[in-house]
Formats: sequence, C-alpha cells, structure tokens
Amino acid sequence: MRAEALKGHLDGLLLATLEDGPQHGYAVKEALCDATGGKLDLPTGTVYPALHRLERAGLIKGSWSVVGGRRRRTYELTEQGRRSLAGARDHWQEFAAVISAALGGGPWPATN
Amino acid sequence: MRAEALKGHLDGLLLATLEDGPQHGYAVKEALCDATGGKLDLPTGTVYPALHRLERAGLIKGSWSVVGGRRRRTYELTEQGRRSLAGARDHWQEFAAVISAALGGGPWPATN
DNA sequence: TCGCTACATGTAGCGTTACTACGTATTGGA
DNA sequence: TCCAATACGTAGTAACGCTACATGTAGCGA
Repeated sequence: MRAEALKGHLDGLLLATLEDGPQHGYAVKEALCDATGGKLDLPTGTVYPALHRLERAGLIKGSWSVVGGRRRRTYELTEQGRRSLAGARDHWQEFAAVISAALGGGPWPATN
Repeated sequence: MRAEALKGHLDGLLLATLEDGPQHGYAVKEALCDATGGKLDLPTGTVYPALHRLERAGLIKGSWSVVGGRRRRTYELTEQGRRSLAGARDHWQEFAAVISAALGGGPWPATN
C-alpha cells in the first residue's frame, strides 16, 4: 500500500504508535508495519522527517541514547501530542464517514 | 472539513458522483456537498482542475453545451472510469481498514 | 579478513495535488 | 443598478510523502 494517500493522516498513526510507551524511530516504523500486517511498510525517508516534524510541533519529545553500540533517538508523546492524537482519531472517524458516504458503493456504517 | 486530507481520494469521489449519470462541474461540486451534509464543500479551484485531470486520464469524457445562456461542460464516466471507480472503492476499503487498525483507539468495524 | 544483512539515523530534491486568489461571463432578484 | 448565484477557468503556492543517497555499527557466514 502506497502511503501517498496518507497525506494528513500519517501524523496520527505515528502518535498512536507512541501511545503505549516511548519508541525509537526505527521501532516505530516496524510497529506500524506489524500493526497493519505488513501493509503499511513506510520507507525511512518518510518516517524520520515526519518524526522531526512532530517534534518541532511539540507533539513528541526525543532524546538520544546508545543501545548496543548504536545511537538511538527515542521519542515519547508530550501532553500536547496526546491531545493531538485524540483529535486525530476524532478527525479520522469523521473523515472516514464522509468519504464512505460520498464514495458509496459499499455497505459502510456511516452511523456514528 | 478541509480537503487537504483528501490527497489521493478526491478522484474516486468525483467518479462516484458521476456514476448515476452525467453532470456538469458545478453540479458535481454541489452533489458532493449535499451527499456529505455540507461537510465537503470543495472550492471550485479544486474541482475543475481535478475534472480536467480525470478527463486527460481518460476516466471521464466532457462535452460542451449551453443551458439557460450559460455554457456548461458536462462530464460522463468512461468505461475506464467505471473500472477505476471500482478500484477506488476497493482501495478505500483497504485503506480505511489499515488506518483504523493502526490508529486504534476506537471500535471500528474492520470486518467487511 | 571480507562482504553481506539488519539495524539505525539522516538529508536533498522531486512530484503530486489540493489550496488560495484571482479573472471572466450570464441570469435574475433586491 | 448592484449583487448573489451560477458556471467555467488559470496561476502560483504549500504541504508532504517519495526516491535516492549518505553514514555508521553489529553480527554472521564464507
């Protein structure tokens, strides 16, 4: 699955991945891949810039560490990031309902 | 609702609007607005270029006419457009399921 | 020891696409 | 007469995920 259609939704996915505890960038990518059964295998050139963007926006907070000789940048949600994640979920619900309604052709539960 | 998050999904919506019969551009925009309870009120600067794009791609076919002194460009689905619409619906179902799974936090019926 | 793979991070430049802002023109109502 | 709605269009901008590349370590097999 191409992530091109993700435009505007990727941030929420990354935040959701960090919800259960701090992760470093590579682990976030892997977790996202696992959570979707390998259907969302994002290139690192997508993940890292997105994480930088989230950090600049104050939604996540990163810190360097070294594990097994490899440097890692571990990210965790900020309070603002947690609120943003809740907003992203609401937004997604509405977005999905709207698109499903307009796209039609399939029985999608538009009720919410 | 901003259409920014639409990236990659708008084409399918436009095709779906034309599925029940030919429409001119402005009517497509209005129909999309109605179908979503006013939540998807696209600017004309989004709709017209998108229709041109779809026509160039051979998914819709346009023809000029004059109604009530106003010129209209009426579009209808091509056979290729019909197939593309079916593909867009499939793609949306999978996309929505994947995002819902990864975003979590809400009971979304991933079964379909 | 050499080379490969996985891990781990990063940047530069590109392409797509929806957006804003504007321009043109007709009809019809205030 | 002015303005809103209808109806079409383009130019330029911005966002953002992508490709491609660069860097470096750890661990394994040949």
